[in-house]
Order: sequence, then structure tokens, then C-alpha cells
Amino acid sequence: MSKVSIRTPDIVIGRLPIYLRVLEHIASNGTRVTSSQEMGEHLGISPAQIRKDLSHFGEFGKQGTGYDVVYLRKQLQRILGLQQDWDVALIGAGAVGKAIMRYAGFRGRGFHIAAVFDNDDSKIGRKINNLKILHVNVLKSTIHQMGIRMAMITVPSEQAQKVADMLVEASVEAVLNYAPVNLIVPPEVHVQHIDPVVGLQHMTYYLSSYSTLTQG
Amino acid sequence: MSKVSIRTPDIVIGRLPIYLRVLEHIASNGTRVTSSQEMGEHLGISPAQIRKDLSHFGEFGKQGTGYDVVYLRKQLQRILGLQQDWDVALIGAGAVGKAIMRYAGFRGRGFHIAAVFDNDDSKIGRKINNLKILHVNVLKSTIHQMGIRMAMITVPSEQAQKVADMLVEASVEAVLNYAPVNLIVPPEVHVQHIDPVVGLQHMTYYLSSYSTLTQG
DNA sequence: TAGATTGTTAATCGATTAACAATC
DNA sequence: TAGATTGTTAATCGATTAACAATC
Repeated sequence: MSKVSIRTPDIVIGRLPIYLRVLEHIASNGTRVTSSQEMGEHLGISPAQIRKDLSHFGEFGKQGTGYDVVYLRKQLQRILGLQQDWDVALIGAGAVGKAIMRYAGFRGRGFHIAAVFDNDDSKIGRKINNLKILHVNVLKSTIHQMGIRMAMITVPSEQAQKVADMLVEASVEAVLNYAPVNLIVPPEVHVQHIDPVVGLQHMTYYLSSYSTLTQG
Repeated sequence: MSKVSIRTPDIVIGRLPIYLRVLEHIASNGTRVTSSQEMGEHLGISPAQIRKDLSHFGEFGKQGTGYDVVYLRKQLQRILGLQQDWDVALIGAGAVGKAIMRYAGFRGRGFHIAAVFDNDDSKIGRKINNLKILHVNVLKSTIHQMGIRMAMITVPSEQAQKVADMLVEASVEAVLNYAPVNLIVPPEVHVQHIDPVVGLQHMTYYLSSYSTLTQG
């Protein structure tokens, strides 16, 4: 029996970007050293969990001292593959797409929108943020040519699945979907959803009488 | 020993809006009856988990048949407190705030942006979507007057915590935060984050060499 | 040195799944 | 009736936490 290497749980991977965000926040205060205790307070997560999560990837701290903020941040960036920026394609140059194009928060956190597509002829050739809107019929060729591996979908719900199929066909491996529908893609393609309504609905449960009337 | 009523796990509550979204999708196809099997296929969730989750709240299906789509949808809406729309305040009338104001996806899913605030004098009094931008110095009084219980934060990161403090002071109970910082609020206040970068960073882990070189 | 905090183990806790009687 | 699918129990699986030796 050889030792079996255990794959790091996805739920742990999902917390790493949050840890990274906290470290960026702490660093922006000029703080040089932090601890699992301090990070946990920012996040409402137990210090033990943070240490356990990090232990999947190595030893990054010093007993008695804690973690060097800059060093741990670099390590997390390396683990998440954020040493260089990733080119991302955006499909859908409507209101949401435009807002994302103009959103400054991607640069500096590992991402760069490198191509924009739409199917509305009247939009093709126009520029958003100095980037020409391309027709979706050149999506596959452009994505291949540019070596793009990630995409964001900002088209209306009815068209989201069709766009997802095109992206899969173009060998895109990761999709951030802003349309409030659940995409069906092959298992090797990663999908994350951005749906503000889901977050709001989650919270209304606790604000409405249901939880308090029927439970604690 | 009296029977102890177990509080439904938060992770279950978090899946209900997803189930609701799938039901809306299924209903939009004109389908009348569905099953845990079919819902699970849409979501990549096991049928057993869906049934278990629903069983926390009652019995909504028929053996041998499945679930009436319209009925189950109504029940989920009731459980989540979505029988009526919730008024939501939005703080930050910048690019992100404007895009959200114009986003059509809130109406019809339980939410209505009822007030917009900013601290930029040049914006006060202007209208977005027919709603006058108010100064943050009337935030507390307006929110009280209108009975608003939820808010969205779309201000720059540096100001997000300050705004969160104001919202807590105004007795807001639930906050959807678009700024990429972790807010510190009292435990009775609910917070959800919208940070597209977190979703992207989660996926780059799997696209980068780290996971494949060191693991599976 | 004394105090603090890590990394890790073992125990606990909680969530998911498999299986099946009930029944439409 | 035969087939399908629910709701629920018990078993399994996995994640979190408590505790502490190691050590800065």
C-alpha cells in the first residue's frame, strides 16, 4: 500500500482568495506581521481553521510570531496561480458587461479583460475601455489565437447556455457566469456564479418571520 | 427532556435560492412537474440532498410523481420571505451602483431598490432610474422613515467599513457588499459579499500548475 | 526566560449519501 | 398493477475544533 496523496478539498481552495483579500487589507494598513487569530477576527473564522487550511500547502508562519504579511500573500498568490495576470474574455457588451469592463478591481488582483464579444451588429467595432467589441462569430478563433482560458458571461439569461456551449467548444476552461441560470457544462469545465439576488434571498430568510416563528 | 428543535443549517438555507432559480428555469420551459433527480442534474447536486434539504421545511412532493413546479416554487418563496418585494437601499452612486440600479434582475425575484445615497455633492439630486440620489447625511432618517431593512454597498473599498457602520447605526439588518473588503459588523447583522475576483481566483487554482503538479 | 503562536493530531461535530418503506 | 419517486433513517464521509508539543 503506497501513501495516498489527498486532494485538497475544494472548500479549502474557496477560502484562499478570502484569506488573500484579508492579507491585502491588512497590508494596506502597513501591518507587517499577522496571526491566524487576527485574520480570523476579520473573517469570523476560527484561527484553527485558517492554520489547518494553510497546512495543506506548507508551513508559512513562525511559532510565537505569526505570519509575515507580504510573504504569506505571495505564497497564496503562487498557490492560486496569480503570479501573472490571466486574460479573460467577456461575452455580452450590455449594461452589465460595460460596468464590468470599467470596473477597476480586476487589475492588480490577477485578471485582465482581453477580449469582448457581442452578437449585436450595431455594437461591433465600438470600443469599451479602448477594447473593440468583436462579433461572437469570431469567438472561437480569437480565443484560440489569444490563448484565453477564462471567460465571463454577461448576456441575457436566455442566451447564457448557448454562449456557454460556444465557450466549451472554444476550449475555455473556467467561466464566471453573471446570468441567473445554472449552466450545464462538461465536468472538466469550472463554473462560478455571480448572482446578487441569491445573496439577498439567503438573508431574507433570516429577516422574515419564517425562521423565527418555526425555529429558535 | 423535551424535544429540541434543531435550527436548519445555514448551508441548507443558502441552497434554497439556488433551488428557486432552477425551478424558475424549469417553469420557463413550461414544465409542470419535476423531480429531485431532474433538479439535481441541473445543479450537479445529488437528488438525496435536495430531498433532505426540503424535508427541513415540510413535504412538498408526491411519491411516484415528483414536485409540482409552481407549488414548490411558491413554497420556497414563502420560506425565504419573498411573498412581497423587499425595499433595499443602495449606497454609492458610482459606476457599479449605477449598473445595479439599471439591472433588471431584482424585480420579479423579490427586491426593489427604494433609495440611493452618495456623498458626492455634485451627484445629489440627480436621478438614476427615476430615483433621486440622496446625501448620506440623510441615510439614517430616510432608512428609518421608509422602514428599509436591507442595503447594498457599492462605494470604494476604503469607505465600505464606514458605510457599514452607518448602516448598522441605522438598524439595517442585512448588507450585500460589493466592495472587496471584509466588513466587521455585530453578529446580528447579516452580510453577503459579491466579489467576482474571488470566484475567478478560486478557478485559477485548478487552471494553474499548482494543483496538478503537487496533487492528483 | 516567559509569552505567544504555529503546525498537527485526535476528537468532535455536522453534512452527505445510500437505502428503502411508503405510496402515488 | 408495475414503475417511479418521495420522505426519512442510519451509515458514511468529511470538515471543524480543541488541545498541545514544538519553538520562535
